[in-house]
Amino acid sequence: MDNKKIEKISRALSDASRIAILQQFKKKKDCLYCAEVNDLLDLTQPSVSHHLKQLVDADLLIPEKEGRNLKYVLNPKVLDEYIACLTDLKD
Amino acid sequence: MDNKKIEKISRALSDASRIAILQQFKKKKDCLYCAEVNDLLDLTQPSVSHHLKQLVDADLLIPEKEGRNLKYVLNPKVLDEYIACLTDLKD
DNA sequence: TTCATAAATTCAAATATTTAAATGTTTCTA
DNA sequence: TAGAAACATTTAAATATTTGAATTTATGAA
Repeated sequence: MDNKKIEKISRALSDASRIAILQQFKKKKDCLYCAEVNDLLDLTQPSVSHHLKQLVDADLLIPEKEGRNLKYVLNPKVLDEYIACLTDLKD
Repeated sequence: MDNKKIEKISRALSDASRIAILQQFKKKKDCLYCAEVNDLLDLTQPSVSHHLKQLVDADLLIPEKEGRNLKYVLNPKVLDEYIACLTDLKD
């Protein structure tokens, strides 16, 4: 994982709303629908869409179309790679 | 570690210069002087000072005064706590 | 086909971040 | 004590991010 990628993931994680979104996955087991995020957090729909996009762009979430709905699943692989880079920083 | 702290650390890590600074610790073994950062990276002195401040504010670096110089050491404890939070996100 | 719903995009305003120049503070040394 | 060196702070400009309102696109249902 190169520095650009580390930077992008870190930035994706550097916002209270996005951290809250990721934490919802623990409660909802694996996947989350766009509309659910809307209900669970006090954010407008465009704002949710914007935050989800950043998480997807950082590859932390994988979007899956389900007809009219959009389901997101967590990408543990990228999270693991990111964690490995951070671990590596500690000598 | 609360969400505010996760946000702060993530933000500290979301900049190319600051990632580069942290990576210098691997080469320099444990500690780094302010002036060294200045030489190693192509940044002005106020810019280095600003970036180091953010890393210190996030507790990723611990500053230690040595007379006229300022020595920074990596704080592996906070990094570990941060990593633990990220690991926890993966269910 | 038409309407309703889910989500993305566009746009503008508010706010935050990055950067360097100028200046200030602290501490070592002559 | 005076000057120099190391680092911090202030300020301003450029840029990026966040947010919501309005609009658009895409899909499912009647």
